[in-house]
Amino acid sequence: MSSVEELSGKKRAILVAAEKCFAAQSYEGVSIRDIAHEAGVPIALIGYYFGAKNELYHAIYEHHSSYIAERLNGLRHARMHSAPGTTLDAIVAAFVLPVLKLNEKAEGANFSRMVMRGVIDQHEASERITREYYDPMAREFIAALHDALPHANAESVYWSYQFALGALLHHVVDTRIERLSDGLCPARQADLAAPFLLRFITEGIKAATRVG
Amino acid sequence: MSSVEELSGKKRAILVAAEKCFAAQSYEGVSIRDIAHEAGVPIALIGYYFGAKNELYHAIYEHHSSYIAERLNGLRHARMHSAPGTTLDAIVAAFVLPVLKLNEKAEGANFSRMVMRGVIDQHEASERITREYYDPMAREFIAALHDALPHANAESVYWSYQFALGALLHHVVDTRIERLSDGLCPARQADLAAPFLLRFITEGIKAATRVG
DNA sequence: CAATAAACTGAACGACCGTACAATTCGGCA
DNA sequence: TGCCGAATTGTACGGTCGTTCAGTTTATTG
Repeated sequence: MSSVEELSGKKRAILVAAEKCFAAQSYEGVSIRDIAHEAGVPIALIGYYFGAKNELYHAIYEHHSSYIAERLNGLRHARMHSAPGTTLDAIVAAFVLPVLKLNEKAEGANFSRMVMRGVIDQHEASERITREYYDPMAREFIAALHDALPHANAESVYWSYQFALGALLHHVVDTRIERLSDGLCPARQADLAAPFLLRFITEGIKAATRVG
Repeated sequence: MSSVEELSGKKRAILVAAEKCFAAQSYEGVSIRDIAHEAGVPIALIGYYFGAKNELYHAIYEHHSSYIAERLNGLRHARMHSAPGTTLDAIVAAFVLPVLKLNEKAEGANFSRMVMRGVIDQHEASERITREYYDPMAREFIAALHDALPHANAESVYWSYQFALGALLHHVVDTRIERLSDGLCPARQADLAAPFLLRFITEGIKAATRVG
């Protein structure tokens, strides 16, 4: 018997293939047959392991839920155990760096794309997933910002969070910059973009929370 | 006869309905029948006016192309005719404000969602549209940033552009902030979010271009 | 070895998809 | 009024979709 973590070969192949397909195209644009072909398994095996299509989709999020929890813990750690005066930097780093690191692996980049789709799509299904998995992290990050910036009014903190998330998510998802910069800015190398993104977000937040 | 701009009632209804549908769900997730139902016209009328499904999709971009051209002109104007020392602010304003203004109307918000999908989807079709309509604007904006920040190295300018676009696009597309802030931050009121977003992006760019 | 459960598979079902087309209605002009 | 092209529509075609299920193979245990 394999646990939830150690999936049998074919079951894992299906999950990875589904991730790849759902990252490249929309939920409706991907067919069970596409996934089966990508995974090299017969069509019916997908239903056998995961049930309906939307259950397979949900299973991908479940497969990454431990990573999400880790990220939340890192955020809490940064919030409490950072040297005074560097709390904001620590919070932003805890928010940004795990995502960049995950994005270096193809599997992580695929998942980021799926998350982005979840934000855009106005299904009940997509919204429910986003609410379930990401609202808690959003609230935690916003609360941390509030603490780190006690002089800022609430409105500016909420906006700052949204802008920061946008910069991060878009960076992870949009690879056009590699083309636009003629290869100068490789989209998938975390250590190259990280210092720029950290500075951008940190100073952006400081400036925005100075407005209100 | 009606010009391209003044569409007959039913043809315009189809275009608006298609925009709404393609904003809420993915290209493949929207059926011709959905659009026909939303527009209140028989199914076959869509093919009569617009041809194949992907031609209808393309027609929506064409319908907004004049707005895109206007935005590019505003960017050029800001680049050349701004008071010394305020060039960066003028550029960012020309990049951000037209989008926020368009987003106030439901039709504009729908279109923004479609643009976001185009960025994510890895179709040849989606990429071609993004390349055709938005790459020119991206290059112009990046060039403008280069001029306004002569001391910055090229790498940091490209990254800054990507982060700025991310903050803007995400703000326009993600309405979760309204829920997370318990209504304190209404997602669709340009004048409320604008000052925060302008400061966030401007200072973010300044900070990021100071890194390299 | 036999037997029983788990893993796996091919084929087929009904539903829905985009599209095409013949038939019909409409609006202006002779 | 009659006519003609544009506008409009109901219908049906071939194809793909997600899902099901009976049947086969494989692994495990007594």
